[in-house]
Amino acid sequence: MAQLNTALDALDLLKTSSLSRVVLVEIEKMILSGLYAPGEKLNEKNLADRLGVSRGPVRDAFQVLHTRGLLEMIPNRGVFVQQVTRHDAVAIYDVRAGVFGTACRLLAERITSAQSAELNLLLAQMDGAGADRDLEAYFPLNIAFHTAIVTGTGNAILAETYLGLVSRLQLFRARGLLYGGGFANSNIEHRAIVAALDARDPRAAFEAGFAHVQAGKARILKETSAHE
Amino acid sequence: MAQLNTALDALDLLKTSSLSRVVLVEIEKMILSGLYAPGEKLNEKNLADRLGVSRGPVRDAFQVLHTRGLLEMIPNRGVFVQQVTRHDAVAIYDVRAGVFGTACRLLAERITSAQSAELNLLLAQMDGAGADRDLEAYFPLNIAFHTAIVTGTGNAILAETYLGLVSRLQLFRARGLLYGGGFANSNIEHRAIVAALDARDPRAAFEAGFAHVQAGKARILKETSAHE
DNA sequence: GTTTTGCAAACTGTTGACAATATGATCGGG
DNA sequence: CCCGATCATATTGTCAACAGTTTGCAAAAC
Repeated sequence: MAQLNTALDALDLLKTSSLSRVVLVEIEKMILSGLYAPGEKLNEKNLADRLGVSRGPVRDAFQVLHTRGLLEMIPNRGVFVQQVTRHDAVAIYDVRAGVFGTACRLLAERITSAQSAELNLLLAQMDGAGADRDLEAYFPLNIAFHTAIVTGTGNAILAETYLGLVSRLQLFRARGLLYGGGFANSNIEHRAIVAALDARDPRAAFEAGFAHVQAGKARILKETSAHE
Repeated sequence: MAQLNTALDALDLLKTSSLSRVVLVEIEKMILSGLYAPGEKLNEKNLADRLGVSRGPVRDAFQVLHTRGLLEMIPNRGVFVQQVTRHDAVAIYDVRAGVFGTACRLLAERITSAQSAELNLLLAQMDGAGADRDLEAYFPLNIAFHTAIVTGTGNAILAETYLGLVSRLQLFRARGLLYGGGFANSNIEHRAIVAALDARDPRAAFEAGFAHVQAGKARILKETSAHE
């Protein structure tokens, strides 16, 4: 059974594969992991050699990542990791707040008991991590919580839009800061979201989700204010 | 001075040009104009010859348009104009409602009297077109109204996100339907939006904007229900 | 010593060619 | 007469080479 699954996975992977797709994923990881810093130049031939492919697939990946807002392309000059200024980050956060709030609103109209249980479990786990001041444990749970809400709506385009915004914000955070403060407040806001979802109150859910992201924005801006 | 501007414009145009960009815009126009129907296959070499370029720039454009959701790419099979099902359209409308509502909310916090005047002018013009039952005049005004709100926020990423969703919806409408009914109601909703904006009431503005797009969704779905 | 001009190396944009895969028709078998 | 296998054709995926532009250095002029 496990073998069947891996075989199917491999088949599926090959289907959507084509060298270009593999290269795309690889370069995306490099950027989001911070291996290439914002503003840094990406050399086509370098990357191609490094990945053991020709320049073609690399250029394909560049086009996609440029469209997703992760790369800047300057004609005849090359591609650079997108610089996300403080001003840009505010703009992205505002859109993200609206999209996430919308996800909460839509989910409130159709949430199942299983989904509610999953979210409440994540809440408890985050409380635990918060009590231990265990940031390493908190972050993945936090991401899982937001992802569960966004994908829980069953709206693939909503999820795609949201995750795209999040990855763009990664480039802002990637400038070497820790942003740990105030994640106790963060989970309080999470509880407000789940409360509105469980109450099946779309408007309250939107407000809670919107406010949560806006509060996150404020926390990040406050922490980074000293750095620039 | 005018000469300086045109010179700068030309320079700017050349800067963002590169054959790939020209090809991209051209193919995008072909798709959105309905020259290629949803589901139709786009042949690389055909398009390349037709545009007088090699396959490279065409492939670049394909990658971008695929990322924007206008094309479907199947490995070793080729690219096709994205089919937007009824179900997809609902999903896109829901996201669009949230993004547009967010635009209204953000604009309500910072609207200028000049912006308000512009919107009220558009309202009056749309009333005129509505009274004459002049659909040809109404549509561009309607688009201008929404665009003015979205760009009026000063948030480029919000505008980009919104316009991307609208272009994807174009593929749903492109299936040869007229969707004229109920644009009297539409302008009533527009007035509600402007009222909330003028009152600088973010929450009311969101609700008005969100409700307007949802009402638009309902109108389209009703009109297309007979066709499938 | 500073600035400008010219040159060389490197890189990007584009093209054409080769390899791998899918499509469609023809032929053979049931 | 219908169905399946085989082969030719067409199309996509990948690569390597060419042309045009930019960049950095060095030499010359001021």
